[in-house]
Amino acid sequence: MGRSPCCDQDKGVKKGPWLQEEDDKLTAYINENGYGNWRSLPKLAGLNRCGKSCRLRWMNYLRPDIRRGKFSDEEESTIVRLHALLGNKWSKIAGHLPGRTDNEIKNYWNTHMRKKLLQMGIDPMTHEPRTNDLSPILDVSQMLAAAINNGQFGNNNLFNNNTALEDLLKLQLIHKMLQIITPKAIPSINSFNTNSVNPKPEPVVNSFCTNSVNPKPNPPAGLFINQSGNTPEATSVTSYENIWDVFEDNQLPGLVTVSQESLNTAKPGTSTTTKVNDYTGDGMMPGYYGDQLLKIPSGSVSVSPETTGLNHPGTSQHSSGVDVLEDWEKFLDDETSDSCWKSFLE
DNA sequence: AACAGACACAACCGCGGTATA
DNA sequence: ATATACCGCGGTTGTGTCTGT
Repeated sequence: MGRSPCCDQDKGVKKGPWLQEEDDKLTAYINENGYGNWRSLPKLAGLNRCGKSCRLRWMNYLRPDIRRGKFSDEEESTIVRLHALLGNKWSKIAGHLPGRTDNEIKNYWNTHMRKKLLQMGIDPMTHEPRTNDLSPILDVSQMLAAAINNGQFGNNNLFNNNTALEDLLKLQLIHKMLQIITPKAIPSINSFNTNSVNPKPEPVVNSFCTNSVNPKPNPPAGLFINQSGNTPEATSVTSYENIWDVFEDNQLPGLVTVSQESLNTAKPGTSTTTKVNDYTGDGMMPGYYGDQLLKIPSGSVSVSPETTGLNHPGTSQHSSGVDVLEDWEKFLDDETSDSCWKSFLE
């Protein structure tokens, strides 16, 4: 089906800003005849414009009930409230603001209110406080992943004062620190382990790796750990062995760590923290919902850097937060004289 | 005064949904 | 059932104006 744009058929129709004369013609015609068929209207009104353009001009500018001028505080708060509720449904929002057009509200939002909310530390899309603007950290994180993937460590160009193994370990440490600082944004990187005995071909920092063999598009770091709070999908499994069967055939999109405190993800009464893989890449992962082990949306859990407890093929142990901090201090002490790492850390 | 960049807003474009022949 | 026409929406672009250098 589909249809060609209405204006393509009307060759030579005028575009761009409307002249007063055109406005007058359109207004006069509509006042006398009303509007119904926009396609035939321009011809009848003596305008060299396409019907769509006439409609837009009338609806957004010439209509007599249009209220122009600055938005009041009350209007602003209405827009914010409705936007939080409806999203970018400008026409629906406009429906609650008599005299205001969807286009006007959209423009006002994009030029004024978006900025205002950002300045207030509020995310204009989610309407939630932007407590964790992590883009700089994510940049570093992605840089680390790229460096590793491209082999830009060791004797290569990025950190050329050290051996490959030394640099790899240092990169791993930096990433762990980032993970501790910003657990929700930085996925675990067990696969950095150089001595992994992992039987699965676990990809490197898969959620943001740049040249992964994973055929699925890689989401940006932290993206699959959203806060959707969806209810768990009822794909029931009975044991951890079954979980890995469920996910077996899928590529690893990334690694998440589920803390015991997380919503319904740790078996009640257990004291261990469970580490699982989000094998499917659809944001689902194994976890407890009540007493039942289910395939649940990763968005309903928080992520913790601590990883002790359950061992499973596909997961591996790495050091605790305390160990990382100790290593970090040592690293800082050691590296203060290393100009390459020093400048990187800065 | 001249220029560049930022900003605000009007207008356009393309698409999806619906009505109609 | 299908093709076409139209309307309305949301995203994007173009252009005039303002502001700083």
